[in-house]
Amino acid sequence: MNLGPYIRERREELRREDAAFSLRRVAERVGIEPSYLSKVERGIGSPPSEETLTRLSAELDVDADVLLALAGKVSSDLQAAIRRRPRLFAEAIRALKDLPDGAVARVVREVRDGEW
Amino acid sequence: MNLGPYIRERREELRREDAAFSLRRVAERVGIEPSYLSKVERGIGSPPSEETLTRLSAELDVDADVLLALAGKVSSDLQAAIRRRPRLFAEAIRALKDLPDGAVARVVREVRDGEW
DNA sequence: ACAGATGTGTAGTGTGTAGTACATGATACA
DNA sequence: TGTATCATGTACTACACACTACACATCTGT
Repeated sequence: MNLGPYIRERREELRREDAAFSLRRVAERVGIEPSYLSKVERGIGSPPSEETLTRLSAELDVDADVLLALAGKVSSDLQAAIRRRPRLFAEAIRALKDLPDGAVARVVREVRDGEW
Repeated sequence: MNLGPYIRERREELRREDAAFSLRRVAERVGIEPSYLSKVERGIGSPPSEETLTRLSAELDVDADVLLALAGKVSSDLQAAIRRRPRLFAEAIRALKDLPDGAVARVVREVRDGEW
């Protein structure tokens, strides 16, 4: 799924139940120009900045990390965590990256409620 | 440690044993202008791109992820791994980010030779 | 019917990135 | 004492990013 269609579909879904989710009104609440949101939804030009995407994700009630990923970005707090201990986190991510979803989820659970 | 001094110190260390590690010669092998490397080593202007930093790390025999981190960047292959499964990896990294080094290292080892 | 709202087209803006080009001044060394 | 190599200063550039401004045509609700 691409960023533009994903946003458009989500917005139109919300709009079916609430007219406040027109492109113009959403753009206004997010703090960008309607013409810009229109282009974003059609995938024209460069995707919004992290800040704008984060506000948009809150407005549309979708996961910010997913929206950022669709825009080809990674949340700056995750980047900061990696930069803080680059060797360690690079190793960890490369170790996890080819595991199936279930295995990664299990690691997360074990870390969370295990004794580390 | 900042990027510039880190590079400079490493290069001068190598240079004590091999005159081929002058700023000019290194710049030439890496494929950038000497004046630019000079500025990088003094922390002036924007840090090099990921590609340039990677070549520099190979030339100076230092960890590329560390060099990128000092430049405020994260390797694009790590970013791609996160973007591929954003919810999962965001969760994993946020779960690991406050653990002490030893605990993270242990997770890596367990993942690596455990049955996942 | 028409006032207001809606989505889109075109053009332009400021800022950052990742450098190059070339001149200048310092050092080494033979 | 040159001359070859060294580091640095100044100026400039091409391009991408993340938008804004505003006019325009279309649609909707009463």
